[in-house]
This record gives sequence, structure tokens and C-alpha cells, in this order.
Amino acid sequence: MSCLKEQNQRSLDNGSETSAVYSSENYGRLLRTLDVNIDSDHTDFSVPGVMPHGSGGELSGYSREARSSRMDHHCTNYRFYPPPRDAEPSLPQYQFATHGDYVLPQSSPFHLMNPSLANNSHLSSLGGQWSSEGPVHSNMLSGEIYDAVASICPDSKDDHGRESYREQETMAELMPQNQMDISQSANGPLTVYLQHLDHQLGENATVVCNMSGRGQMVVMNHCSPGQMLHSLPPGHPDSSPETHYYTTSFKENSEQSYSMGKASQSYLPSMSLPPIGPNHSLLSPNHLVSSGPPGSGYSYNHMPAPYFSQYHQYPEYPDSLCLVPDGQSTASSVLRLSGSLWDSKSKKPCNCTKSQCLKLYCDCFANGDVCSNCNCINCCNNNEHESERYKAIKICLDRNPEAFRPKIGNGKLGEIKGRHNKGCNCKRSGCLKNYCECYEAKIMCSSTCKCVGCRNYEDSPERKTMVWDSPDTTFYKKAKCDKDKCPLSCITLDVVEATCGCLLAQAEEAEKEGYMLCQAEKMILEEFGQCLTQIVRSIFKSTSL
DNA sequence: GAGTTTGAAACT
DNA sequence: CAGTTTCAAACTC
Repeated sequence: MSCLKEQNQRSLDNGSETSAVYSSENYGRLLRTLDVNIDSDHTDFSVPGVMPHGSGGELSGYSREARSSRMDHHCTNYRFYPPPRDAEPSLPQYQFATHGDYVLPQSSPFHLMNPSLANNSHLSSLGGQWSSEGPVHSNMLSGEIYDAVASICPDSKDDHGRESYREQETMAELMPQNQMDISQSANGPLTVYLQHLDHQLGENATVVCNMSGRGQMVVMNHCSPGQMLHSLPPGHPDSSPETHYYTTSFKENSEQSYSMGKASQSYLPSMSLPPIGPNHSLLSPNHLVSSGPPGSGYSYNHMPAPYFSQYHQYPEYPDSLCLVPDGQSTASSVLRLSGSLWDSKSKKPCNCTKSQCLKLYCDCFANGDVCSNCNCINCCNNNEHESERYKAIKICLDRNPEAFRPKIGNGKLGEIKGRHNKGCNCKRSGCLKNYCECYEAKIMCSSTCKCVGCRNYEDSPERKTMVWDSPDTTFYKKAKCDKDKCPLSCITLDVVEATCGCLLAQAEEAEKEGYMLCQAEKMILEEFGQCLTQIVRSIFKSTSL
């Protein structure tokens, strides 16, 4: 006990804000048994007093053996996990974008350009649509581009936006010296500078780069003008999952300051794109696709992110995919190659028979892939049926601009995984079978789900944090695993155990003191009240309720 | 492997 | 927008 008190005191002496809060008079009694460990990264409220505390007499409900067994883990503290703080989660600065971040008008302020081409005139002689003097966003007219963008982002469809695009292009044409925004070498680092062309939109835009030559799709949220993406090719001596990408500040005088910090990274394999017409122009009003310089081995595809944003459904993205042989960098070849390579390694084959793999029933299609090594019948989701495929894509986008949106959004506030963006509608599976998209994605159902009789809230690490066992409880159903809306999600199993430990300790104390049963019960209830008070206060503190 | 169940997508 | 149908995957036997 003295050791525990010392721990307690040490913890309290940390002097952190949280410690101060939890050591106030309101929690004095609880703190007798709680060791408040303050961690700089997350706050644990350990309760070492709970387990070793009970070295004395017997307590009802717990055999000595059982308690001894538990106490053998004398270093295992019960912990109160308070709800997430208001502080920013430790998420990368640029993480995988959710659909909302993908909207092209947001990314439009950034144009990707290739500075190296100005010095590689031989490349431009190969007949591609690349120009070192202009933005690389295809042959489309600005209005077409805008329409394409607007078609997947209805909210942006206004005259001002259209004019803004025209202005951007005009500006780009007038100031070619400012348009050297992509550089690459065959084996060296690939660098993308982000140039802000629409100052009205400010920061926090999104840029999506398909570095086909690297087999990586780079999505950067909340980009600021002047930021730079620096990529080392797979296999590069300095290349590693942690060091592929860096952002640096970018100064107008081209004096970049490198290594300002490791950037968050996100990359995904190039996915098949909608068909590209002759001269690499776009058939689709919804997609911006441009080829890289002929012979460069790279293409840069600007496309509605929703279409390829299903990437995260695949846990791993081999860096070696989608390499495009030098001299074969027409956009279509890039797309075909990237699609086939990607498919062959990672994609689950579909078995469609009636949809021609051109409806969202088909997982390949829904994931933005062409079918490859599938068992489908009458498949049109391939490069031999580009026009049909494009039409199908357009139909889907017309019907639902978010049709190709990732179903599973990114996690927030420390969630290991995200949640289903639409939520499931399961009725009979209890959300505990793979019929349930949430369960299949190994995430819990959330308040967005409309499921009936949901039981997808236990067994998984997340589920273990839940203490209720009543899946049909409406309150729970609406609050489950939604940390933004469900402060009770902080009541983890550890919190429950810690609380029980406190009660046990209190019972032991009562027993030691020789109190009557009723008095002991009263003490335990008071202790329980103190625990609940602390929990509730921590909830209020973290959620600003 | 055939048949059934399930829920998302598509359709009305 | 709600109800129904279609579809393909998941599941069961």
C-alpha cells in the first residue's frame, strides 16, 4: 500500500492539468485507490491500488485464489481511459482523403506540372499531349474541366467557379515560368510541387496525384500552396514506408527548404481509369486524365477521386506495381498496365454473371478496378469495353456522385479504423456476419447504421470497450462506437474493471474495519458513486458537454 | 457444389 | 422517398 501511495503521490506530483483535476477534493476518496498516471500522449488513470490492495481478507464474490491470480499481475494496473481529448489526434497531416476532401474543385487550385520537360525537348517530340508550358490537366477546355468537376460536385457548379477555372488557365498560359511543378527522373526521386492557382480558395485544398510510374496514388488533404511532395521510388536506398514522402516549404524563388519534417504519406496503387480517347483527351466529362511526357515513363492522372478512392479497402499497396515501361506512357497503356498488375496481386476476383461487371454489384467495378483473373461472365469491366465501362461509370456517378466513395471512412479521434460512411442496414444478420459491410470491414456499427438487432459491438478490440450487452437497446444502438456522439464509449472494459477494483478495495476496507454489512454496502455504494462521478466528469471534460 | 440467405444496389 | 426487385457475396448443408 505504501508503494501505491507513493505511486499515487508521484502521479499527482506530475502537476499536469488532468492530474490536478482528478486530484481535486471531489475525487479525494477515489484517489485513495486510484493511481493517476499522467501520460503525455494519453492519460491513463491507473488503479494499482485495486489489485495489490486486496492482499488481506476475503471478499464476497471473489475467492482468494481468484484474487490472487489477478493480483499476480502486480504491474498490471487497472486503467481509466478517459474519452479522447480535444487535442488533435495523432493523424498524419495528409492522410487518406475522405470523399469530402476529394472534390475536385478543391484540388483544382493545384496544378501538377513538369519542370524537367523544358529541358527535355526530345520528349515532347514524341507526340504526346504533354506541354511543359501549360498545366497538365489534359486537352479539355476549362469549361469542360469545370463541368466535369461540377458533375461530381454539384455544389460547385456555378458561374463563378467556371470563370475561375478559365482564369486559372489563362493565368497558366501567361505565366509559364511558374508552372514547373513536377520533376522526375527515371530512377531518382519524384518531386511534386504544389502551386496554388486559385488564391480565393485558400488552403486546405486537396490534391491527388497518380504517380503511375511509382505505382502509387498520392492523396494529400489540406494542402497548402507551396508544399511539395517528394517521393523516392521503391527500391531506392533511402526509400522506406516512412520516408517516401516529404513535404517541404516551397519558396517562390525556388529555394526549397527540404526536410522540414516527415510528411504524412498516403499512397495507393494506380487504379484503372476511365477510358481515354484519342490523343489522350478525355472521353469523360467527369475525369481529368493527362498523360505524362512521352517517354518519360510517367503519367499524371487527374480524376475524380471518388472513383479511385476505394483504395483503402485494400490493406497493402505493393510499391512495385504499375511501373510503366519507358516509352509506353500513353495514358491508356498506363491505365491498362496498372490495372492488370494491381488486379493480379491484390484484388479479389468477382463472380458476376448478370451485371456485366458494370454495376456496383461488382466489387471490381465498385473499387475502380477492371476485372482481371475474375470468374465473371460477359464481363465488360475491362479495357476491351472501354466505352461501355465509361458509360456505366457515368451512370453511376450521375445517379450518385458518391458512388465510388470509400465505404469505410477514416477513423477519427484515435479510432483504429473508421466507420461505414453510409452505415449498414442489416436486419437479420445481427451485423455479425460478412453480409454486414461494417462487420466485413472489421469495424463496429455506428450511429449512421440503420441495422436492426445489431450485435456488432463486441469481441473486436473496439467491442471489448463496450460494457453493454443489450444490442437492442436503442440508446446503445444510436451511440455505439461513435466517439463523437457517444461519450459513453470511453467506458472501456478497463474502466469497468478499475471501477470494480475500487469497489473491491472499498469492501476490503470495510471488512478490515469490521463494519456491519449495511455499513459496508453503504461504503461500497458511495465508492461506486465516486467512480461514476469521476467517469462522468471525465466524459464532460473531454466532450465539452 | 448446390441451394439458401442476406443486404446493397438498382429499379419503380 | 418508400417499396420492390435484382444481384452477387456469404453462408449452410
